[in-house]
Amino acid sequence: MIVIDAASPTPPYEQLRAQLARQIQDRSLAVGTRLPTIRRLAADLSLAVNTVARAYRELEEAGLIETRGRAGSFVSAAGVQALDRAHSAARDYAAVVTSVGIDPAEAVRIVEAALGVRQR
Amino acid sequence: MIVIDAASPTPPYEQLRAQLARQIQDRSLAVGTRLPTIRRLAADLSLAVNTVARAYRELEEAGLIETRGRAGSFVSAAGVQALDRAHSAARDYAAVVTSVGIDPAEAVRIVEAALGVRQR
DNA sequence: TGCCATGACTCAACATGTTGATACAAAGCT
DNA sequence: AGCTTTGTATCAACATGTTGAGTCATGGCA
Repeated sequence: MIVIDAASPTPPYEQLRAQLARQIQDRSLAVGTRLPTIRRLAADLSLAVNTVARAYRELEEAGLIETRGRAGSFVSAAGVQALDRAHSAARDYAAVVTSVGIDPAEAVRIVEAALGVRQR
Repeated sequence: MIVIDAASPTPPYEQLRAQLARQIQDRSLAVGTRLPTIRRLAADLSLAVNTVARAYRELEEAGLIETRGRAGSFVSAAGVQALDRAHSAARDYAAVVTSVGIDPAEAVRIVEAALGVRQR
């Protein structure tokens, strides 16, 4: 079940991406499952095709899904196990920074720096 | 030495904040050091007062500096040791996610979720 | 080969974030 | 008390990000 809150400050495409990523991570969407087409999902959620397409594109860049052209988009095997370990490591990191009293926003920026991600 | 790249996609206030945070973290700016006034720094860097003020405000929220009204802004003792441990933990996390091949942008979002930070 | 359902692309309207000029409030100093 | 220097708040102009409608390119299939 996916719900988009139009009143939320986080944009719809990101809400959708996050919810799909979560369902993949907790196996609600098993590896190999075919996702709905972007038009179908857009219609169901009353979103623009573009919005759903962007969520799918980002999931593909992250290695969570594969798009096989005409055949549709599928949950990829590669990313799922990696996600588990990343979540576990993230919990460890969160525990450290909260225990030393670092501001969460700053903690995120520190990780961005460590990963070499261009800051927001 | 602080340089602001006006052509960079990361906004000036964030560039400034990041560079000050780094100088505090590597002790170029020792605990107790008085920072330049926002007007002085704004003039030196050819920025608006507001831009420097925002960088200082965020550093204060993060616990890295203290502003003592009329007397100016100073590097705070509290945050610095915490920063060290956070940086160390962030390097650990970065090592894990890169070793399992997670996309850096996704790795950042996973940490945001673990920290309960509202996504971008 | 023609069909047609799939995701990718383009572009204008709109929403949000950022900056810079200006005015304000607080507080130490003489 | 008055002056001066500090950071703070307000607000309009501008830049960037997001959305939605429409069009295009691709490729499997009868």
